[in-house]
Amino acid sequence: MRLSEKKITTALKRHGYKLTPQRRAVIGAIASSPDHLTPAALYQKVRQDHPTIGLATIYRTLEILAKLELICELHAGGSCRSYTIAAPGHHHHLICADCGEVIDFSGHYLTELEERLCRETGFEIEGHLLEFIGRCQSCQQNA
Amino acid sequence: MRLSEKKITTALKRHGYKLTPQRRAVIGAIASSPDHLTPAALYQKVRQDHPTIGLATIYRTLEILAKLELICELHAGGSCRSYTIAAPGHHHHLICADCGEVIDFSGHYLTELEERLCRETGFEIEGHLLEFIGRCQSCQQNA
DNA sequence: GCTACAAATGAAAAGAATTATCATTTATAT
DNA sequence: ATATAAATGATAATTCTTTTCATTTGTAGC
Ligand SMILES: [Mn+2]
Ligand SMILES: [Mn+2]
Ligand SMILES: [Zn+2]
Ligand SMILES: [Zn+2]
Repeated sequence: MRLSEKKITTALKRHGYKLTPQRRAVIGAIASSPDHLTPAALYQKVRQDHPTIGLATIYRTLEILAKLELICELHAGGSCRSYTIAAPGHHHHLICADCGEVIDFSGHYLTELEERLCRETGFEIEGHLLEFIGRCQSCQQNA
Repeated sequence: MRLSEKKITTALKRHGYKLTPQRRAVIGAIASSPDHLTPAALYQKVRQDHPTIGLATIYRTLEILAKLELICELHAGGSCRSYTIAAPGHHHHLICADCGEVIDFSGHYLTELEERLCRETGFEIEGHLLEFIGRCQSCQQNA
């Protein structure tokens, strides 16, 4: 079950945000689509019923909804990368949200899950992305 | 053990890429840093020894090295998002690399791993990102 | 070492995505 | 109805990445 529009608008008000027609329109558009939508796609969709809405309002609304965890954000690939020399063999990342420290770790935790997903969805899985976000010891002390 | 510069340059040649001073410089810079570096950070670093290198060359080199899996790409947060209404409860994503279809799935596969990482690193973990990338059934047939 | 040639480069422009600015409008509490 | 802070749309500014194209260069074959 996905969150209803009602639940979302209620949560917005509870957190002190005003309920504007523009915000209703964004929520309506995102709630009525089964797909993940990029900000640009959402802009197109909302403009069908609300032609004067500004793109900045789309971004501002998404930011709020994501912060309140009323919408689900997906890593869609694109401008958000950093690189390091590869270690032979697959590994994952533990990242400090404050200072950016990255710790590599490895293991085979996902094989079984991957097989289940293949069976159930028919997907042919090529790879995955697993990252933990948190706070390193020294950043915990500084806070 | 991380890949050595030697291994990387050998792999480049093996795949038919020319070994230019610029590419050596990028490889040297990335190999000599323990951190994950953004393209911009890498550009700064390489320019210290190679002031005339173009930013486009940095991007072009990173693209090749990533494709050959000689460097490790990290999702650094930022401009690469799409959204959907949140489902109550945590879930993850299975994404088709061809058509973009997204399938949600859920489960508690990561609790044990998370605890181990906390113990071993002292991190306080706040969240994680788990996405599988692959090809959906219909895109497999069309290929 | 020379030659030929495709590949690679740097400079610059173009493009895409996101954020900031600011005058105007509007939701909401009183 | 009024007051007020919050929100909006238009626009400009930023930031990040890719494209274009004339020039240079690495390398395979002699
Ligand atoms: Mn890594
Ligand atoms: Mn989702
Ligand atoms: Zn930290
Ligand atoms: Zn597909």
